[in-house]
Amino acid sequence: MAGFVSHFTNRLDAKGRVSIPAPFRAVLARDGFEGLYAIASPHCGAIDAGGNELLSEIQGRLDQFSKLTPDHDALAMALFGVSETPKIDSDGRMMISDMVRERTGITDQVTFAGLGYKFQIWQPEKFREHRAEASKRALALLSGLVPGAAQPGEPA
Amino acid sequence: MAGFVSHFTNRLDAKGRVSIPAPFRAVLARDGFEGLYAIASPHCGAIDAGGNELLSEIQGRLDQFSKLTPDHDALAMALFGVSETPKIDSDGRMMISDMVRERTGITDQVTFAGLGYKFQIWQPEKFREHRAEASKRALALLSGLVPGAAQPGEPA
DNA sequence: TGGGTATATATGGGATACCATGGGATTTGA
DNA sequence: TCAAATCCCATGGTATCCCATATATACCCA
Repeated sequence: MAGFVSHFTNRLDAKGRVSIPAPFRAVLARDGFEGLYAIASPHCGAIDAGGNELLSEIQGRLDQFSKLTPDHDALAMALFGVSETPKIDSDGRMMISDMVRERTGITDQVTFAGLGYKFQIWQPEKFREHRAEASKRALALLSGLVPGAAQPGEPA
Repeated sequence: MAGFVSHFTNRLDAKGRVSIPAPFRAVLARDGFEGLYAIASPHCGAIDAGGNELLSEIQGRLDQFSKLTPDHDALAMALFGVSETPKIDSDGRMMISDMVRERTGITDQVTFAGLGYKFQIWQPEKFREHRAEASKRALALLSGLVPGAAQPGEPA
């Protein structure tokens, strides 16, 4: 399965609602998640969002530290402190919270970008900049030019 | 397993639809993929399209990086950001999106070119130019004139 | 062998369903 | 009690479904 693919830009209405792209809703439904899990990305000015697949990925990170340790608590607090679970209304829309607004700079438009197992929520202009940057970086990664980057295996 | 072979040129109708060549549809059906996976080719002004076989090749590159890391995010955005999953209607047609139009220069005709495990979507004129170039290169390779490409071997 | 018919494919177009979006009405919560 | 969130319905635009037709290919039978 392809998961979340492609990107879409939708308008924010006067009440702070925005339609989640229908293809993304279909992926969430298939994943069997009620609503949405959203967490501020640690790397960039975007919000990571998704269903069970994203949630279990994050949970897996936490599980690398045994519970009852300060490390575990600190990480849990850092992760879940910037998380929320927006509701999806009957028309497939979600509310953009103040936390999301602050992290992303979103005002009147929202870009949804598919990353396979999750998608990201961006302010459209920042998305364009970030994607241009990501493309350059991807080129380097795929050519195996970046040291410390796992095992490229075979170049394209 | 022949995969996608030969090439076909079909007309784009007023609604932006084009028939996927029947032989290609047969390959997709055998592959068991719902719809189609399409990604802008990094090398040339064409779109790579296919089913599970193409998708898993892309997925394989991503799997070299662990999720939730900046590298993975950047690569996912670069790859999936220029991807889409067009639907195939009951008559075997797909829509040509704006993204595909911009990348390829397609206006009223579409050339589908089989490349075995995937096929490409071209603007007919550009396809002819590209193929002429590819033929020269192939000839050189087969003649053993290019160092580093010793044994052609004849793949399926 | 030749003619005629059946099947498949590409393509066009009307009708329908879906989707993003706006706004009123009702509920919730502090 | 007021503001905010949720539900519900309306609408315009677009994609999808479904049927019709033309053309080419395969098939059959005399």
